[in-house]
Amino acid sequence: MSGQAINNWQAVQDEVLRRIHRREWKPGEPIPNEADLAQEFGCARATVNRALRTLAENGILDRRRKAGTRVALHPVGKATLDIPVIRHEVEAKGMCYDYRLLDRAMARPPAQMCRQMQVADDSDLLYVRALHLAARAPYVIEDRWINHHKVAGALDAPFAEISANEWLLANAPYTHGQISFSARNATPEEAALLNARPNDALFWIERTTFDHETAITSVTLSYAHGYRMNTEL
Amino acid sequence: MSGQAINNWQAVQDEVLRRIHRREWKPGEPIPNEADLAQEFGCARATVNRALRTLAENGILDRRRKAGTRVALHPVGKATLDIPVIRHEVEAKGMCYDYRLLDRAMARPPAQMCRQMQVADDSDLLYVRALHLAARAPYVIEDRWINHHKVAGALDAPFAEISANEWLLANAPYTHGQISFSARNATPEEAALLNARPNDALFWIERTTFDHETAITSVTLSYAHGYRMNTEL
DNA sequence: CAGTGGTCTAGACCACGAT
DNA sequence: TCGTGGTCTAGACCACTGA
Repeated sequence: MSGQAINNWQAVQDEVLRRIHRREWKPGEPIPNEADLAQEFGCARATVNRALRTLAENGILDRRRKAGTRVALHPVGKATLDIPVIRHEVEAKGMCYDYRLLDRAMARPPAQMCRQMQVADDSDLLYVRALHLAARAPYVIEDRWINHHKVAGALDAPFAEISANEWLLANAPYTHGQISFSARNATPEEAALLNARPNDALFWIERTTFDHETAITSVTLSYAHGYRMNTEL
Repeated sequence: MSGQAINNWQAVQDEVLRRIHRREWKPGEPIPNEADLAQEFGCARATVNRALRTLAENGILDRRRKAGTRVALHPVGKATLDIPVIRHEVEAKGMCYDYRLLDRAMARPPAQMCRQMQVADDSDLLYVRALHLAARAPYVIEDRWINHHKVAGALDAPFAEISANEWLLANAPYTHGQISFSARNATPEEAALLNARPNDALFWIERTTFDHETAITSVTLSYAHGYRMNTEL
């Protein structure tokens, strides 16, 4: 009679989405419970669970024990951003990657950075500044503080040849992190490095990663004027 | 002897992460297969599968049939951004939300917009421009084209009272979308609306949502100078 | 209290893909 | 080819939470 059997979790998901889309199930309304749906679709409850749980993770459904499952009132869009190694990002675009170390020093970080990294404000940290290039053009400035007390080998790492960005990802596992995106006007120095005009709008990423409670590293990335970060929704 | 039993998927996940973290399993190296781990942990293979599958979705592991499971060489950070209704975003910060419709018209979109929305370039679309305010201060400019042929009721929607942002999320379900983030210098007009200086760097979001193959709406959001978009990693 | 989702189990079959 | 992960099933117990 009708189409294919609904006996795998993706088919269940598609059917649920279809009903939401056709307004058979409207935003805010409850949908049948897992057991009933399983019976209707002729599959196991675990299969329905997998489908509905995934939809809930994507913000399409609201699920609560005892209260049941409802269609989300405002389907919160979830955009998943991949934060790759910069070299891979460039190479994935088919461009030639290059890298130049600009600065490396032990220094006392500014007070705001100490707060962000939750380290004492009277100790030196390892500071690294570098320029990443794509197709011989400036791509992004990496400006980084590293808590070398927590990262074995950081003081000996060959940052002249491999970016801290890449070295740390392979050598300093983190448990969690915080990231923020914003826009900043280029300083004269940044403009010079990035082949931009002073005051050009730059896409700006700040990222701090932690190993349990202690910060490993904090980095700011200033992308060249015109950079766009894309993803699916 | 040792700690707690490892008989739920989160415990398995924690144990796996612990081993990766302690370098018992190093980046690029294979780890035991699901059956062996299940036996070692004393739980079902499905439990191990759930744990490892979740870690793979987070970019911590690489899994391939037959090849087995390996610790990811470069743990690709996955930042999940919530894209909420602007009103909710403002209210969640404890600020008073306000909204002002600036413009509403039928007009022919620019060629670039037609390409982006994949509509014929000789037809009018509904254009809406509005300002969102937080704590009485300008927050973001919403600049939107709506494919009213595909959104029932769009022409009659009360955009003077409810933002297109919010109305569409509740009334126009989408199947997928595309989003990009960048930085732009404020035009004089934007600067005036956002209480900024001309040329100030603005955080800029472009988003186009689709219903299957046809575009529903395309919006650009120009956030006030200093806006930061934050998330966990 | 009782209904719902959350999870675990033991077993099974299958699709993919490295060798 | 055949080992590995991907998935389904039927049943069970549990945790949370609304009424």
